[in-house]
Amino acid sequence: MIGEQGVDGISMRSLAERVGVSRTAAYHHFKDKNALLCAISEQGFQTWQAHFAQLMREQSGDMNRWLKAFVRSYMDLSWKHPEEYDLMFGRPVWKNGEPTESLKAASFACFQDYVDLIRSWQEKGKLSKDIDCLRFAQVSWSMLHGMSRLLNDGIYLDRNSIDAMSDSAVEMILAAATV
Amino acid sequence: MIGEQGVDGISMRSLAERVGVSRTAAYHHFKDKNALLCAISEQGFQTWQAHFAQLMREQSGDMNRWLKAFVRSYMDLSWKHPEEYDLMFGRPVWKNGEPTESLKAASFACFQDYVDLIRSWQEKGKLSKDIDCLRFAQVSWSMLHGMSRLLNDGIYLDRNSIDAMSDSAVEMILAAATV
DNA sequence: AATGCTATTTTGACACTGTCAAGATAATTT
DNA sequence: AAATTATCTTGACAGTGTCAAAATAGCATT
Repeated sequence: MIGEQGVDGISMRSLAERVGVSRTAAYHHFKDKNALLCAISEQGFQTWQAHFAQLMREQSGDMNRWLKAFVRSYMDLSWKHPEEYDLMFGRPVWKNGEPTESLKAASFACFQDYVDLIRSWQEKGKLSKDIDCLRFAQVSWSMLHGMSRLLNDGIYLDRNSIDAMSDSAVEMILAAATV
Repeated sequence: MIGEQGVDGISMRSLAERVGVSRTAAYHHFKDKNALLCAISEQGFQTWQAHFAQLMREQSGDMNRWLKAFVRSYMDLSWKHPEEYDLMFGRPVWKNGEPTESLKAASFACFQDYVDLIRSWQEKGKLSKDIDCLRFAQVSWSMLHGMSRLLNDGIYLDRNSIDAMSDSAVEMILAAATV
């Protein structure tokens, strides 16, 4: 339903009807609508983590190649599953209704993997010693997040420039990595 | 009201009551709620454009200094006016209810100024000739947007690291600029 | 097997929301 | 002064999330 109608187009009642159950049945399994959305969002993060874990296994040797693959993969996923991405990183879950502890943990684990990978590169000397890995991770991830959001929400960017933008993004990250 | 309760906490009825007018009075000035939000969002973009126009007048000579000031200013504004920022770049306006043509124009003008400035630097030889200015603008702006969003929505980033992150962001942009 | 307990579901209800249609009022033009 | 237009108001409708209480189902223990 999220894929079809988006996060906002989903209501407890329509969802219940789809399942073939009463309006308030879900309230015995989830505290409120937000808790349910958090749970789905959490699943999304776990999927992403698994996805990028495999990407890491495949080609984590070459930093340049991995980063390129990562960026492409990130943009590809967020573009092909815009509603899911919107749920995972969207405001309804994170700001309006306070995010579940469990969601916070899942999403942070996802990000932590990224930081750890960067840190391992630094230890191997592929990344300049002067760089603060956490900041580097935050800024580069922000870049991908910003691109995904502007793209999905239809601000400034358009789909035709995804590839070119991804390349520019990789260039910018690598330029900063090898200072 | 947006600053107090956020975009989502605002309703046509509560707004009308605040103004001291009937529930549906606004519907003779705006097509629907989205059109009203678009209008406010548009004002926000005009304010931003004016703000950054002044920043440009003050110190557009030195690219490095300007970029640093721009990033600081961007992060400062988005952090101190999170609800306004959320309205301007938020999903409700851009995705759910189609954005007004006039809003699209105002926001794009804002971005265009940024692209033009970058292009002027390239012409002055301060930016590498190999760089595609549009891509450069898109990616760097995305970075700021992503940081603002992750910060305001409370994902990954926390307020204490704004300055450090801003510095890292500037470094990354400059590293790519002088390749 | 029967009883008691708990988990689950349902119905009813409440206070909201955005927005349309029709009528009432005010302002402006002829 | 009359007519036209702009603005506002009230009533209404379908929809929302969610709480309280009643009803059902499933399971464990005596």
